[in-house]
Amino acid sequence: MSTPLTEPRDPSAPIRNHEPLRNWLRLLACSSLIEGEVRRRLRREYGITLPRFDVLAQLDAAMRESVHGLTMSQLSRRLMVTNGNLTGLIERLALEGLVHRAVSATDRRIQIVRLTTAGKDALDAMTPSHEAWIDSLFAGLTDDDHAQLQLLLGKLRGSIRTSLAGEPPS
Amino acid sequence: MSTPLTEPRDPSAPIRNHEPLRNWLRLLACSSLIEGEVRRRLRREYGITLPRFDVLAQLDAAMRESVHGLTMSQLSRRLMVTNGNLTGLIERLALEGLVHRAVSATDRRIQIVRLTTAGKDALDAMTPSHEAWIDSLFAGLTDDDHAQLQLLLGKLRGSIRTSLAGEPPS
DNA sequence: CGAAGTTGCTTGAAGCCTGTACTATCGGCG
DNA sequence: CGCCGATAGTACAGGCTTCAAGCAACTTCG
Repeated sequence: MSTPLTEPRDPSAPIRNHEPLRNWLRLLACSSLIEGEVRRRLRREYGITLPRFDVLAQLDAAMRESVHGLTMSQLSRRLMVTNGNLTGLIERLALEGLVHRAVSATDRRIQIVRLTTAGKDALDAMTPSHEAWIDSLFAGLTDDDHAQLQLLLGKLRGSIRTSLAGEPPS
Repeated sequence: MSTPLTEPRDPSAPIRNHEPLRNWLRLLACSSLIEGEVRRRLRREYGITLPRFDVLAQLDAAMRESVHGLTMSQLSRRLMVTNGNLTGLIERLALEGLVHRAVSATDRRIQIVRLTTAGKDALDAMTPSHEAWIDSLFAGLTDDDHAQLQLLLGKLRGSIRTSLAGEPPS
């Protein structure tokens, strides 16, 4: 009942530490569960997809930082998706009237994306529920847990960035 | 420089604890970074997509548990994707000869999916690199960090499951 | 047995996402 | 000015993903 059957271990091999892989799988599981649930609820209760909600939320977050509109590239960096993806996403959001696109006055390559009033209203209507869902999913964690988790995830993010900076053969 | 400008807070409102939302965003960021990097490397170094790799890995993991082949439903549960998704995925993998499908002898609705020899070989060729990538991305974490992270993620998973079990209006 | 419900899987429409190739624009420099 | 490299974004092909609807096989129970 200890560990499941596997190949006999070469006793001369270094003992591998499997915690990184295991924690990655645990992380992924939590992430998938939460993301799936939020996606389902956004669709069922507000008829919007998660990626579209994310765009609105990022535009709103930018506004709170007194950044009045984001470029496509800034948005794609914040959302961690590719530029090509964003093009279609913004197009659909613009079609729904939730978002407004305009060419920059100083650089005609740049598209500046802003929330419309309708977009802001839609987001404001969804935000409280969204946060309540997250709170509910995390309800089993104490404040201490949250503090620890914050530290660990911060450390992990740093580790990832370091690793990515180390070998970016691009 | 404390917190960014925002609306004036209603002093009579309860002070909201934003840690769940913040930790969710941190978790998602780490998850996306790792997943994206693994996806890129699998494509560039082995010409395979991440979902296909995941299928192979799950089939192999099942084999290690002496489960000889998985049904579509078992696979989709393990991979946390929908059944409909898996149908196409398995079809493509079968076309590449990495996977074998057969109707169950006792229940003709059931498809039993197994790794082919080619699939097992392909997986074995990729697994060490894959694990090395993960190790590298997690290199900044100590054994203690891993132990803490394991506990917290376990607790989080429990919290999520509890929350989902509470309100499954389906 | 046979109708009714359940389970396992597939189909099809819509949308998301990546990677690659491409166009348009900008800035610098001779 | 006019070329050149860099930057911002788009176009497209391929593939992943979900959801809703549907089909087929099984099970239950009168």
